[in-house]
Amino acid sequence: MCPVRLTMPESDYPDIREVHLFAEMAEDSFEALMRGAYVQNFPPQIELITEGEPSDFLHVLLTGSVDLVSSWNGRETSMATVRPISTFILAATIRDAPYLMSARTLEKSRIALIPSQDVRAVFADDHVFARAIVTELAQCYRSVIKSQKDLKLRTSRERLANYLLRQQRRAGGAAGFDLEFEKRRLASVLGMTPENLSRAFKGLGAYGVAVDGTRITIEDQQDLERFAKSDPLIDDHTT
Amino acid sequence: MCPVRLTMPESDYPDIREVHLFAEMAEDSFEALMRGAYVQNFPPQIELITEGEPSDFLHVLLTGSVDLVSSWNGRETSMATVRPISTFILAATIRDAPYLMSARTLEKSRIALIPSQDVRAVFADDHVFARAIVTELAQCYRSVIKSQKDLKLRTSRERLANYLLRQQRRAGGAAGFDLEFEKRRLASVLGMTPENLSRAFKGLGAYGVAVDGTRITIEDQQDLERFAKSDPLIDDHTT
DNA sequence: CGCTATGTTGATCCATATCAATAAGTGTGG
DNA sequence: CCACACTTATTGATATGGATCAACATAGCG
Repeated sequence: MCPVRLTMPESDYPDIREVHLFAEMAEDSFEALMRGAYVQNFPPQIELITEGEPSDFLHVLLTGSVDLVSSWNGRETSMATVRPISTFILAATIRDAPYLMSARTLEKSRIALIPSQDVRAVFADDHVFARAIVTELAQCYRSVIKSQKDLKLRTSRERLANYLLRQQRRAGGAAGFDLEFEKRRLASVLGMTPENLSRAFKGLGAYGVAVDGTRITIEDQQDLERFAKSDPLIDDHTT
Repeated sequence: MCPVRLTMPESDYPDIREVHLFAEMAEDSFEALMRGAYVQNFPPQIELITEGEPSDFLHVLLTGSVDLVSSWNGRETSMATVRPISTFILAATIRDAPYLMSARTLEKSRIALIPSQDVRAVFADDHVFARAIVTELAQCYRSVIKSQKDLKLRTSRERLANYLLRQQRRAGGAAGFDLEFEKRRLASVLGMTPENLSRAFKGLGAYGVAVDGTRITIEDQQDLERFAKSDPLIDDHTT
């Protein structure tokens, strides 16, 4: 039940260094961060953090995947999915404020926990790290704004079409590719019900989208693109 | 037509200093920022910045008000309203990336423009300023997340009820208060049509909300609160 | 004082949610 | 390896929130 807790083995250092946030910082500030850090292995479906609780650690997902969800009045929605290697809940850590989302492992996951106070201390000391944090936060902010535009300006079918095109790119650009997670959660991420997602998929059949389980094939790229009207100011999640 | 452009008069310094972002920084880095800055006066309904364009200046709204809107495929939505004294489009400035939203004056507005490169230069030089930027960005990020939760987890009537309670607080907490902007735009901010907003107001009549033009009176505070189910993790925009 | 933009109301349509039933996987223990 | 339970996906029927269209009222504003 209880996950194993151990101090960070040095073998993990290179992986963590790959994360933008830590890539450029001075070696000794990096090690200062690592000294206080832990690594834990979690089974699937474990609630790592709970909405509303105070934030003590910056989390770095090393392997596995984590779902960020929010709820209100008995309803729940998936806000984002974290994939390795990246950090999550940086903003709460920085502001020393309660989490706005809960985090739950989807698969068996390996996660590094860096005490928030260490992050803040090294931040004050290392310009390069400070700059990296600013860049990261600005990026996160812009990501949510894009997602908000997606929600407010598009119908669910349009959101799905654009999601498929984004996912296709990420998967390498071939006509056929796999959905990265189950439809149930995809529906929640896109802000709709599973039933509605099923129907949206069927509706996109008219534009050459074929679905077989988690396997998607885009039979007429142009037609789907004409329908989706992708916009870098909404769909490009790299800037 | 063309607004008057002048270098920043020193009389504006104290106002700008009031903004969190600039409040704590060293005097000489503050002045370094101000030296390159301009102040402009704009008439109402002027498009200050346009979605998709590169960002060259950090904007500080001194007086007036500014609407941030996004559009796609002929549709448009209001993302936020900026009120004095605060900055906007910080994230785009930091990332040196295109604006995700357009900005349009609502009233006659006085706006300071600080060259983005100066912001980045002073950032590298002044720890305190760097910390302030991080705090500000984290706050902006959390604000959008809250707004996203509001959108995904609540019906339009629930969003309106909670908006009214927030606005009531900001106005001082009395039962009667005024809407801060026209209903047309309020509808857009809340993610609905003007017609639907009208009906949502009528629907809230059952919970003791009386509307007369822009004047709102909450006749039964408890009843509305029971309906609204406000949640600090969505509705408290101070943390 | 009229003009134009904004707000309201009603009728209708459409997108999406909900409820219900079934089918198809997926994993578990015997 | 199969049988069982359990979750997920699909499909249909229906309800409802919200959008759209149209008419009218109203309020600012030149």
